[in-house]
Amino acid sequence: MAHPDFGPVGVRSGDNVGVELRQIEYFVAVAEESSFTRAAERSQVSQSGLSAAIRSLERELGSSLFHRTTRSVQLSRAGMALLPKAREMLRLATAGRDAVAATTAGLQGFLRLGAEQCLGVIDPPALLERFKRREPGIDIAFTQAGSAFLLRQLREEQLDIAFVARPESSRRGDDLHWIQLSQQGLVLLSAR
Amino acid sequence: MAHPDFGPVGVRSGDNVGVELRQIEYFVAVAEESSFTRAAERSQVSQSGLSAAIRSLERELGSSLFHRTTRSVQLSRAGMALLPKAREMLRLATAGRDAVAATTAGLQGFLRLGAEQCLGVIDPPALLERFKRREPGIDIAFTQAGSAFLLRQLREEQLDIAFVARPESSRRGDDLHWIQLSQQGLVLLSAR
DNA sequence: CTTTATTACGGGATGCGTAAGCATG
DNA sequence: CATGCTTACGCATCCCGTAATAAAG
Repeated sequence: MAHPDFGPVGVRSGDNVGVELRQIEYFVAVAEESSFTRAAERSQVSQSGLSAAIRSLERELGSSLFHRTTRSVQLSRAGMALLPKAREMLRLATAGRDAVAATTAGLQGFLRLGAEQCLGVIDPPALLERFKRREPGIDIAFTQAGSAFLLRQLREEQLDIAFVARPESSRRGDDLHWIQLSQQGLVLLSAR
Repeated sequence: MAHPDFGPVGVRSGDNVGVELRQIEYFVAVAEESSFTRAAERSQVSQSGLSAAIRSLERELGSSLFHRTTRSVQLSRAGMALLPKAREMLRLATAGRDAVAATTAGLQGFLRLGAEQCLGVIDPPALLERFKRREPGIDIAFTQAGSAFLLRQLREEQLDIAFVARPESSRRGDDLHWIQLSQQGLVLLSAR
């Protein structure tokens, strides 16, 4: 006889869980995008992985969170009930992370950072936000400019570090430290 | 040159996680018990498992949460900063679960339940609390009594279900449905 | 010497991605 | 048909428990 699973018999009270933050994040993504596909790419997982995660969350909570019509997705009443708590949990997670980061003495200092404008490899705003959260003790001065200008600033010690495109012509030896982050071709677009 | 890992360059913002609720629950347990040992038994995991979980949380957050002296454990400043957020997250987790449970029409009905007093296998208060949270539509009448009495009540349809100890002597065929939850020996203690 | 936290290690579970299935507009 | 959610399956990773190790009272 199949019967609902209320967990191990005699499990002690106080165990809230089974539900995990990753599932909550996926859930919020689907709720906000109204789409498993878009939520999956936002959350950097495959569609199937996200589907499985949502399904396991629904199993855990014992009720469907979305009404699926293979063509559109909308919150069920249970999902609507959960959404505000879910958002709050994610907010608290980052708040907790920030609170911890704030207490750690961490690195202290000042960093003058430059970046080329057209680099596809990095995403300066996101990177800065991440860095600032992780190392709140570091003050950053950020300059966006062309590679040539940034290189000159580096040599004059007006900058400490910079993301630049390095053409062949700059390969002569110099006293700068390089780390190659990516290698890719360029496409020249011109009027005919 | 080793350098701190700020994640993939250009990762999108909005990825809070890596930290999971299970770790948060363990963290709160250790903080409240001021002891890995007691926290482990409260959370139903081994000491080593809990130790590893806390360590991974600390790695994730990039700072120690406790000052350990192999003889006592106390919160670090980072831990004190995290604790209130952690408690709030757990509170929200159960609140979310309850909110979902409240929306589900769920089962509706009345259940007369009995339980033997001395069963080590189940923990009636915790079990009832769990069940009530999952199925708020079910009203329960709970009777605690000896197995013989409970069996008589079942046969007279004064009870719907009961947890009892089943001695050999009761193995004669009857119309009750049995599910064996555990099998274990008895120890008879007596005065010499 | 005892208690308590950490490390080592093996097994089981679970999350994830690829690919196929299927329903809906 | 085409789009988009689900299922099947294989693989990697991670979590956990047992047992041995280390440190502090």
